[in-house]
Amino acid sequence: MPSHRDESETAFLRAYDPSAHPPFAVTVDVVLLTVREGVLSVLLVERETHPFRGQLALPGGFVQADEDLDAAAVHRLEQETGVRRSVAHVEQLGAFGDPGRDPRMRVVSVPYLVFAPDLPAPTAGAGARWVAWVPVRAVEPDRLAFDHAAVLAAGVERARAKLEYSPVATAFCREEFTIGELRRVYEAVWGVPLDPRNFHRKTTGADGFLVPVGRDSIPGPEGGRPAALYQRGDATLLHPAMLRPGAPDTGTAGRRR
Amino acid sequence: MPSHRDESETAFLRAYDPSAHPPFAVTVDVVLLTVREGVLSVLLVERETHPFRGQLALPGGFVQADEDLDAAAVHRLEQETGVRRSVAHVEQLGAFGDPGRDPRMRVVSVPYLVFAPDLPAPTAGAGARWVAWVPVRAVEPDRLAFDHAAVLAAGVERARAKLEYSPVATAFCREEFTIGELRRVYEAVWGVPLDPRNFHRKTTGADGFLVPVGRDSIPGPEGGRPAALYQRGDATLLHPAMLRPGAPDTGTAGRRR
DNA sequence: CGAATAGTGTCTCTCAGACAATATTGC
DNA sequence: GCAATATTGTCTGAGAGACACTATTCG
Repeated sequence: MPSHRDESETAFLRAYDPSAHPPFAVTVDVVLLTVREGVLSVLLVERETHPFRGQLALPGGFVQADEDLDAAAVHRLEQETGVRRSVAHVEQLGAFGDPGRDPRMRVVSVPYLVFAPDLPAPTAGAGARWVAWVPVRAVEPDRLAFDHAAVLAAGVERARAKLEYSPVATAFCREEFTIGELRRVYEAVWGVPLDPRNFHRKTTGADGFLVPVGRDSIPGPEGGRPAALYQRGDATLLHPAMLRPGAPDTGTAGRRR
Repeated sequence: MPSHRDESETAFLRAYDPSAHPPFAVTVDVVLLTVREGVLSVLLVERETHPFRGQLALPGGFVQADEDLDAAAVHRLEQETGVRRSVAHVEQLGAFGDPGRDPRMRVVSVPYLVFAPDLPAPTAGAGARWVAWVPVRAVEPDRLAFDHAAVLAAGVERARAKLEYSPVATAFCREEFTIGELRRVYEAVWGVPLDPRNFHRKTTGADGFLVPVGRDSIPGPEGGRPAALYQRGDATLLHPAMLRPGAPDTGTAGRRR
């Protein structure tokens, strides 16, 4: 904010009455998504106070008077879910402010979408209230508090779209991961099976998406050839993009024998 | 919001004190974009009150206590710019809420991005203050009030991305338009020249993007063959997408003689 | 006719999806 | 060997960009 205060402005500000505008409260909510056991899941908390006491809700809370929105979201994330911002992807999801979405008063919620790897102890909330990972497909929209069903739906839709043209899918993986693990992220978020061979070719071919570590993973309990390990590259946009199959498929791509 | 009020909740709400949370004000701002004479332009107003009196700003205003955010944005759009929502595309752009972005008090702004055709009299603002179309490239970021430079930048970037995968570019055109007019929209928003022949093939080939009217336009002042008229189709997603050229072009697509 | 715009067609290269085939590992 | 996963390669068709060519209008 540059320096363009003059005397009349100073006087104006001194006389300014904040109650001249309708009072709002502002909250941040966190849509924390992860992939556990091949299933896209969201972290939900049980509300311990009214309104919606006892119901499931997204973690979140009121923004303090001098608190930046992004900082407030990261704060809630770290305090209530135990996820460190450094391992996660965080982005603002929009603003939800229907009158009546909170029975207490007029509240505008600014939800944040977070992607995190499946961490060992993400349930270590400071709020001492019950938290749990719930598969997104198992969430009953009518049982969520406030308008959190709509917020969650917006977050999941955004996640599905983002995986197409940005490399954020790696945020669901640990620092080093295999192509197979990355593929299971895409399959879980999109809810469709993908051809491992084409997926391998596309991800390793996309500019700056993945950087080979040079080592191999140890095979899982079912055996199989060890896979090469990768880290995320420095690309911010995926080129070529990873297009979702099935969606708006016009016609006869490829052959079908 | 279903019926899960019980007695203790009713009591809780009756005793609730709204001043328990930091007081915020909420505004909606309108990033109204159009293409005039081949140039992407934004509608700006001159502020007639403090703060930032006399400086350029996006049109907007405080949200009333019982006003829906979307409705508030459409209201400001129609009142301050004279654009009817029916001819425009309106979408929420996010939330901007840095402490200090408004010197009066803590204000969270929810900007809305609007695409409208180049209307004959869009300057008929009810607020009686001076409004003008300014080419986006000619906007001096430091001269805008509040954080409106960042809001405008976010809006323009969103517009550029949306033209790729959604058919919203037609919102910049009148009800009936030619492929050439649509192409000039893409060229203005993206800031790059496009091959008219490839553009024609791609737009008419994209599923549900355009519906031919069956009539031809009258040629412009420079003559030329009359062009077929089209209306927007019912597609919500563009398939195949209209990819921006130049951006992350890896390598040698096509040949170069 | 020349300038300007509209529209069609052709060519080549990239990329997507369908699979075949091979490589490694655990059991 | 067999099951399971990883990786490479091959084929076909869709689609992008470069650009030749034709069509139609105005002056």
